Amino acid sequence: MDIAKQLSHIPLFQGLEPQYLQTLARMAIKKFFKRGETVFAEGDPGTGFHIITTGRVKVYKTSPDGKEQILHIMSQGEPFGEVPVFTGQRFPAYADALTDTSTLFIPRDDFINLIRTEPSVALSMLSVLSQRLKGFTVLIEDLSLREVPARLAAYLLYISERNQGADDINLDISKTQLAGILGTIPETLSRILARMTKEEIIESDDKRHIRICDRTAVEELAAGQRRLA
Amino acid sequence: MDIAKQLSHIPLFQGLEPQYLQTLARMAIKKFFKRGETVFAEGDPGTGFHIITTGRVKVYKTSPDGKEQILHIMSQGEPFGEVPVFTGQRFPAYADALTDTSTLFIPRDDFINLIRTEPSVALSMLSVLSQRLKGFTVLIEDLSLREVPARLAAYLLYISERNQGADDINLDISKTQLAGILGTIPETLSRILARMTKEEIIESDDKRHIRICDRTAVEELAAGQRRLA
DNA sequence: CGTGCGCTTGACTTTTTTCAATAAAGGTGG
DNA sequence: CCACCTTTATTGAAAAAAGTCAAGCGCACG
Repeated sequence: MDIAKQLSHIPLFQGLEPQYLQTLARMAIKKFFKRGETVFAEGDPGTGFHIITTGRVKVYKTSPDGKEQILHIMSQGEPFGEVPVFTGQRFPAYADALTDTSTLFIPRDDFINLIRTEPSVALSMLSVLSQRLKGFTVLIEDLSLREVPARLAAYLLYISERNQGADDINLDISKTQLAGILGTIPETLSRILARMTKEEIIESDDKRHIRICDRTAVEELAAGQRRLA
Repeated sequence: MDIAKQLSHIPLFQGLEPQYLQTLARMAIKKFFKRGETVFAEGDPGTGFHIITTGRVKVYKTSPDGKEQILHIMSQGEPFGEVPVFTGQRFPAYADALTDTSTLFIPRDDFINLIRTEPSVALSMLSVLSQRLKGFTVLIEDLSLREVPARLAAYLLYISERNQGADDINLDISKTQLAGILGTIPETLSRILARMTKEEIIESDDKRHIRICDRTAVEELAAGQRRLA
């Protein structure tokens, strides 16, 4: 069956026996969201979670005056919105589709029943949540203990690493959204990019492309051992 | 058996059948840490997690220049250090005993085996981790989107609520540690407490005691609808 | 071909931190 | 019980980091 096949490629369900994939496939509900559409809002009750089949979703918080802190950008194969499944409470953040997005929606009760019969699913989910906790500790550390240039530098290295250490970095998000990830605003990000460019640490010609020119300098910035003029 | 009885009072294991409590009791190892002692350091490999039987532990990150961001302060009955159990990676933060502390240490492999045979333990742990994720989203929101006075006000309300809405608040931590929780430094916290006192929103006479005088003002501060002069 | 959104830059303000000095509190050992 | 010493808290003045407001540019999209 089509859905079962899709599910079999999802890391969360790696190694799951075919019979359980079938069970999951029967409980999954296909959903579709247009670019910019809300998947869920903070405070909504959560009756299940989503797994992205195509597209991208940003999970974020906002302040009254409109500043945005992005918590995650989720891509194909990634689950999101699981927290209320296990707490029984409401969504702690917003989620919007960044592009046209298809998801499989797994209803809460069905999923919990699956866990009861198949503990390996529980272990996978525990791993996912633990990874996410680890990710949040890094974000908290960034926001609290490091300045924006260091956060940006660390982000560039992270993206570079994800691309086998390439110097050319393709942010596949707008700089406004990058600011939202780094916990700052577009103006500040723009200024810091300009300073890094002037010091020949990076080149930032094109809109969504940055090139690392002086990797050592970027690493020192990320480690807080160097500061911009 | 003594340990099984202790375990039966821990929220994580509520409703667990006696036979599994016995299993847990057999795998648990009693540990003791003196005030100020390190329980684990960031980067240490994690071979299991702790449950506090007596005492308190702070889990935190530090910056090269010594600033500290507290992630949690854990008390009796609370588990901590579980992330590496499920990610297989290293501890993402430090943990120090704030007071003399006894814990039960649950080895990773034993616990994972228990989960395989008893999924309700998995569901409890999923709930704990989800709660913690939710808590982190609040901290991230605070650090990124709110100023220190708003964070402090929200913290006071949170503690007050935890004490049945009492106006008298007993921080049972030092103000330096409170600053670490709020993501600031003692000087800044001290100044903000002084400003709030001058505006008669709180009284902050004693060392670890704060009294809410004008609850409405505190609520408005927390909501960002009011600012200090 | 315009309109709008994303991005940049400048000038200014606010918030927070840094550095330094002092005061008060708490625990320890004589 | 007191003196001492370390830790904790407070306050001032100055600096730095980041945010606000406003203006302008350019590219994309309708």
